Amino acid sequence: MGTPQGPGGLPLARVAPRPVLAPPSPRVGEIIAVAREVLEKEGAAALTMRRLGELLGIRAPSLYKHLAGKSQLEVRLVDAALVEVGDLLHGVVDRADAASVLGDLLAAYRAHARAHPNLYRLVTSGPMRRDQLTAGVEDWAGEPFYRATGEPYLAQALWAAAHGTVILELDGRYLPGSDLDRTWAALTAAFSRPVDGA
Amino acid sequence: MGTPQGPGGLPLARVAPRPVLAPPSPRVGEIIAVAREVLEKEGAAALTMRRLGELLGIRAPSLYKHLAGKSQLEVRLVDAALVEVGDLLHGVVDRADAASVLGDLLAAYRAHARAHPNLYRLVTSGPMRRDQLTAGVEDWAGEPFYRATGEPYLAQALWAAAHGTVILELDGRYLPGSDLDRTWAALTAAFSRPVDGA
DNA sequence: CGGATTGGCTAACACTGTTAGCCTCATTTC
DNA sequence: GAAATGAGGCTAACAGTGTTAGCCAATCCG
Repeated sequence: MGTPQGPGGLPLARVAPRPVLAPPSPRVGEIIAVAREVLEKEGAAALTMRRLGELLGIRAPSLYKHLAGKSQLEVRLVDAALVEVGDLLHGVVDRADAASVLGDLLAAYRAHARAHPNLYRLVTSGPMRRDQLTAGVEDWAGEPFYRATGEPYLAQALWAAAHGTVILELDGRYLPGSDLDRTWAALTAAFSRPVDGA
Repeated sequence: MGTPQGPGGLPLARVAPRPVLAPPSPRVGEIIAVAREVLEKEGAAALTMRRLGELLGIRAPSLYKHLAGKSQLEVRLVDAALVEVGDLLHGVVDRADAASVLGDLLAAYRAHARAHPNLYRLVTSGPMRRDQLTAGVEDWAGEPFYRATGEPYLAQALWAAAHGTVILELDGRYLPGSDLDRTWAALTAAFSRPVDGA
């Protein structure tokens, strides 16, 4: 009974297809893997071309034999991260029922961001170069919010609210001493009752 | 009238005092003013020490006779911006009544961020150096959300949701063709009915 | 008058992403 | 087998960043 879809009964079924990323060459795959490790373990400031070269045993300029530049490397990381988070959230929605789907989704979103804070920041901060992203990857990552709400703009608002709540948490922007579980509970409650205005 | 506070009737009265920023020396005030202009009109990437010096008629190293560094300059900008947005939002709440306060607050927050996107990003992105900020400035800027909701954690969730919704708008992260007025309407609606769970 | 302080300057350092040009080695092609 | 080609490394260098050190003129104050 994974995904019931009774009249008005969420969660909805999947619609967006899971995107397939263009498989990188072995060396490029290696570079991306190292880049992700550096980003996650050492932070965004450590993600430099020279640091990557160091870990790969080559000099920074040699990286340009494989990649057009640092921004392209970042796009690859974002691409993969969006597919991953989409997989995670779709799985959560698959396993949830109407009563708990919204809370489960928000909890999973928060947990994922806290487990990969630097990757999360890379994915969500700054303007997005859509043309460089693999097609459909944003739809894939965002659809779980639609499946959980049943209305596109409510889904967008929920995603945005979740993002705001978690990015402020990652950056330590709440007043010291705040019990963030209660903040998340308040957010969940706000979106948990039927909303007419759309 | 201005701020009724009947039992359960929002908006609440002000509590946090309006912070007073330490007045900078004339030259420092000039630097801050130029910095803000560069940031707002030319973007964060143009906010460099050399660019500031250029506009002030001096060389970059001379700026260090007045400021400890770029990050301190940024803190000054954030300080002033937080007081400003606090003034704005408190004024909105002052003028609103219980029925419309939430919508008015969110609309004002959104409008202000869109009018000063680069300043908004500076204020809200990255970790905050609380020790450098003027005391009480965060409380001042955040209190309108408490006045509009009457519950601290709901206020935090509302602020976080507003931030998420507007920062994604500024960075153009919504799917192309989205009617963001509807997204904001959905957000407003979600927070507009009484919430028990806290 | 004589220090002391203020506020400018140049030179330089360490770091960033990135380009140009060279060279070696493996592979493919005649 | 020889020759050409391309992949993938290298060093040197450039323009840009924040920042420090050290020098120097002017101004202020006792």
